[in-house]
Amino acid sequence: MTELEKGPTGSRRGRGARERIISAAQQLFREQGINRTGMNELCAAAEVSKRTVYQHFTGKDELVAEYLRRFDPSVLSGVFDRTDLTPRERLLAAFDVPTTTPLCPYIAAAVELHDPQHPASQYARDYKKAVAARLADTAREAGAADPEQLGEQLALLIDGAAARTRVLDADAFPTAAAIAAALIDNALPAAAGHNR
Amino acid sequence: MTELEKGPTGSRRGRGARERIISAAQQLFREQGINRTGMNELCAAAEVSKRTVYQHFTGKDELVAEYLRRFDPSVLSGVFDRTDLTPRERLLAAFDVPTTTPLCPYIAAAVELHDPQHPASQYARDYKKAVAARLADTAREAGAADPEQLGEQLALLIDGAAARTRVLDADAFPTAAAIAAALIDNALPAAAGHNR
DNA sequence: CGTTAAGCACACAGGGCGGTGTACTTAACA
DNA sequence: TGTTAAGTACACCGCCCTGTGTGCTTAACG
Repeated sequence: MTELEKGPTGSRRGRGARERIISAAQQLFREQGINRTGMNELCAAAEVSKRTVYQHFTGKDELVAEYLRRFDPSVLSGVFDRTDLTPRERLLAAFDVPTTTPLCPYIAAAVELHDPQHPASQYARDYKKAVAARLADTAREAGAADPEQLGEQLALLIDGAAARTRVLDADAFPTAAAIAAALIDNALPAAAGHNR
Repeated sequence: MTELEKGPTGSRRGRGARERIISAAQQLFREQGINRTGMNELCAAAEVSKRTVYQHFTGKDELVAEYLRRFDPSVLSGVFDRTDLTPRERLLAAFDVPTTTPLCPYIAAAVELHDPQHPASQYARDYKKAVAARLADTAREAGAADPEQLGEQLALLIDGAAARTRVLDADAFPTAAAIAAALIDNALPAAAGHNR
């Protein structure tokens, strides 16, 4: 990503408190949820004084938004840029998620915050749309008849697998991948050369 | 507005407090979420004194569990028993949800509580499995080749539509229904003309 | 060096939360 | 009519939460 923006201060000074804060937020918000993670606990994990946190962020809400903004999902960045895969394989690779992943943090944030106006909720929407768009791009590249529709469908499958995995406490991504394969085969011209 | 934090409106409401509590829980937990609904607020909405609530329920956790248990999803329970529809139509009717529905409360509860051991989380799991099972039954009735698989797939689609609707604030069920139709057509013996 | 700002320690405010204690009132029914 | 169970009023507890105020330390850099 961009290593230019290091925050509002953009300073070369300091001992890196901001980064420690964000990385602690990544871990705790993800593992315990946003509402169940207190600022005191977060400060302790980041090895940062509470005062410092509130000098970098106006409040927890801003930190939450930054947490989502900085969350770099291996899915999006890792999968779509793999040139060693065919477009079709890239679409399917989006369903190969490590089982450690508890739940898409964007869904979790939208549910926990429960406020569509919250900056983090808005960012979650943007992100979901971006993923669907990238899926649509790849679908177009693969030669799908209706790439937008296929992208939206695959995005829905990913979200369904994430939600279901969370509720059932059992990996639902294989099921989603199976559906995805069927949809892709339906959408691509049958004569297309892909290994089956 | 300012008087919201008070209990009954002076005039005694008499018996039947328990039902009022549960129905207030249905509304508030669903509209605002579980964590954002305080017991004081709930008492005010139910027009019940706080003491009464804690004579009926040992704590908020038990009330939450009862809330899920009593949640009667008009959609699903109504759909599976409709004898005027063919099995295939019943499977598709599960995706005709009123847009008023904000989010499947079982997913919301699992995310908000964030504890797989919580009674409500366990019930959410049971419910999700039961829905998948009923979908599988109907799929079998419709003559699907692998009913269990189709049931699980359709259940995943429903959850995906619910989650995505919540995050994007836009109805995703039509997309899910389209996928469902494709899956069903793939799974059923092609000879059937979609009628009986 | 000295200056500057990043960071620290820590108490505390203010409020909401879930939950209780206690004494009281009333509806329902035998 | 008397008894009893259901409901009430409301102050109160302890806890944890986000967020501040204040004075101090220390690293970076000219």
